[in-house]
Amino acid sequence: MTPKASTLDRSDRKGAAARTTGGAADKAYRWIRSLLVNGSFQAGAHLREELLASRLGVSRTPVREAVRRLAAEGWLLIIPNQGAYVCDWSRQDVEEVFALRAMLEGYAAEWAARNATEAQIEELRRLSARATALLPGTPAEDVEQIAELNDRFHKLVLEASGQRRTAVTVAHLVELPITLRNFHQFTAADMERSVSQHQAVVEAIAARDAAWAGAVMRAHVLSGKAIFMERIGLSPDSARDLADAPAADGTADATEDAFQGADQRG
Amino acid sequence: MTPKASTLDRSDRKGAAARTTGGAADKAYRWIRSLLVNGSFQAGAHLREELLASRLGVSRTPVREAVRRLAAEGWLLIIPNQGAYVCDWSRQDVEEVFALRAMLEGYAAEWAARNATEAQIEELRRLSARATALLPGTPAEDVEQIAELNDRFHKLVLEASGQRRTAVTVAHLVELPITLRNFHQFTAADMERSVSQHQAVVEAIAARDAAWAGAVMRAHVLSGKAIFMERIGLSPDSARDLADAPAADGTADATEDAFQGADQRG
DNA sequence: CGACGTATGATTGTATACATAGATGATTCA
DNA sequence: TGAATCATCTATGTATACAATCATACGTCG
Repeated sequence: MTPKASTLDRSDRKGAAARTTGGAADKAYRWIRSLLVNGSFQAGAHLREELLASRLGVSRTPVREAVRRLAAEGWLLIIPNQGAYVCDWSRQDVEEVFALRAMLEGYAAEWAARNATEAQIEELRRLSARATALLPGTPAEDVEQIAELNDRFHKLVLEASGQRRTAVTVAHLVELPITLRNFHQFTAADMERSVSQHQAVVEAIAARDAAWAGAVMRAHVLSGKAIFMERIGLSPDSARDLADAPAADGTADATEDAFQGADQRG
Repeated sequence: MTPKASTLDRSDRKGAAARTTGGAADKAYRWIRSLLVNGSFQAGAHLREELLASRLGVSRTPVREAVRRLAAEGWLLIIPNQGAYVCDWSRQDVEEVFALRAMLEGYAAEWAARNATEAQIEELRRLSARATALLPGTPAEDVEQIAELNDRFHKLVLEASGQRRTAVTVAHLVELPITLRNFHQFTAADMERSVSQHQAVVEAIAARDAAWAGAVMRAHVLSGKAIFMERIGLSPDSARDLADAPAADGTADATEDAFQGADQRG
C-alpha cells in the first residue's frame, strides 16, 4: 500500500504509525514537549541539544529533529548557530491566539453542523456528559480529566467539520503552553460554564444549525480567553522578554532542575 | 546580544540571519521549495534524501532538515520509515485554503485599519499604483512583476496589522502551490479587478474603517478563489490522489527530470 | 492457481566524528 | 582604568558510517 489521503493526517499519521514506542525522534519530541507544557522551562531558557540527548539516552540527531519540530509549532525560537530558546508570550500574542481560535473553531463548528455524522454527534454528547459527571467534586485530579475531555471535544468538532486544513491550523495554535496550562487555572464555576457551553455546541450541531453552532463556539473560546486574561495577570504589556535569562542567573541549573519533574513515559 | 523579540520572527529571523548564503540546510530548503513551487515534482512523487543531497552537493543531514521543515509547512507528507511524498490537493483543500485566507486576511485588514502607520499606508498606495501602471501591457513578463507586487501587498497588510501570529499562520497557508501558481492563470480582466480591489483595500485602511477594510479584503480573496476554481478545472472532486504514482510508471525518471528546471541560485 | 511466508535490496533512522561560528574571558595598549 | 583585540572554548552545523525498517520479489505450501 502506498500513501493515500491527501494532506491532512500528516502529523496524525506520524503519531499513529509510530505509536508510543516509535522512533527516538518521536520520543524526544514528546518528552521535550511535555516539559514545555508543564512549564518546566522558564521562558527564555536555552535548550542544549547534547544535554537533552544525554538525559534521554539518545544521540543529538533525533533531539535536533524534535527541537526543530517544536520550533515550527511555535514553542521554541531557533537562532542560527546559537540554539533553541523557549518562547515567551506577550499579552498581545495571547489575545491574538484566542481571537484566531475563535474564528477558526467557529468556522469548524459551522461545518460540523453540516457534516457531522450521527456517530460523531453521539460521541460529542458522551464527552460532554462525562465532563458534566466529573464537575461536582473536581478534586484536583479530575481537573486533568476534564482538561483531557475538553481537548478531545474540540478535536472532535474539528474532525467532524471535515475541514482538514483548518484542523491542522488550529492544532498549531492550540498546542501552545498558555492554552494547555490554561485549564488548570479554571475555578469550579469556570469549568461549569465551560461544560455547559460544550453542551450548547452539541445541541447546535445536532440541530444542524450552522450559524448557531459557530456563534456558540466562538463565544465559548472567547469566554475562555476572558477567564485566562483575568486569572493570569500577564504583566500589562509584552511582559518580560527573553533578554536576560540565557546564562545570567544560573539558567543552566534551572534547566537541570526541570528534568526532574518530567514524566518519561517513553 | 541575546534573543529578543517574543515569538514572531522565528522564521523571519532565521531567513534573515542566514541571508542567502546561510547554511546548507537553508540552501536545501530554498532549493527544494523552489522545485515544489514551479511544479517540478508531480503530486505524489517520492523525494529521496540521498538523491536530493547529491544533487545539491551536501550530505543527507541538511536535506533531511529541509524536508522536515517543508513537511511542517504542508508541502510534503512524511510517512515514518518510508519517506517524503509531494502532497496532492483536492478541490476541498483548495476551497478551504481560500476560505481560511479570507477569514484571516480579513481579520488582518481590520487591524491594519487601526494600526497601520502613515508610512505603511503610503507604501501600500505605491504598491497598488505600480501594479496599476503595469496593467495595460501585461506582456507575460509583467505578470511575474504583478504577482510579486500582489505578494508584497498582502504581506504588508499583514505586517501593518500588528497581528504577528496571524501573519505567520497566513504565511503557512499562502505558501502553497496553488496559491502561488494561481496568479499565472489570471486573465487581463482578472488582474485589473484584482488591482482595483487592492486600491479599495488601501482606501479603507487609510479611512481607518476596520469593518470596511475587512469586508473588502475578504471579498478580494474570495474573488480570487472564484477565478481559480473556474480556470483550473481541478477534476470534480478530490482529483487523483497519491495512490499509484510512487514507483509504478517511472516516477523516478520524472523526479530526475524535475531537477533540470531548477534555479540553483545557491 | 492463489496465498502466505521469507529473503533481499533499497531507504530511512540514528549514532558518532569532525568543522565552524559565536560567546566568554584574558590580555594588551591607549 | 577602560576599551578593544585576540585566543580559547563551548555549542551548533555538517558529514559519514552503521542499524533498523519497509517494499519488492521470489519461492514454497496449501
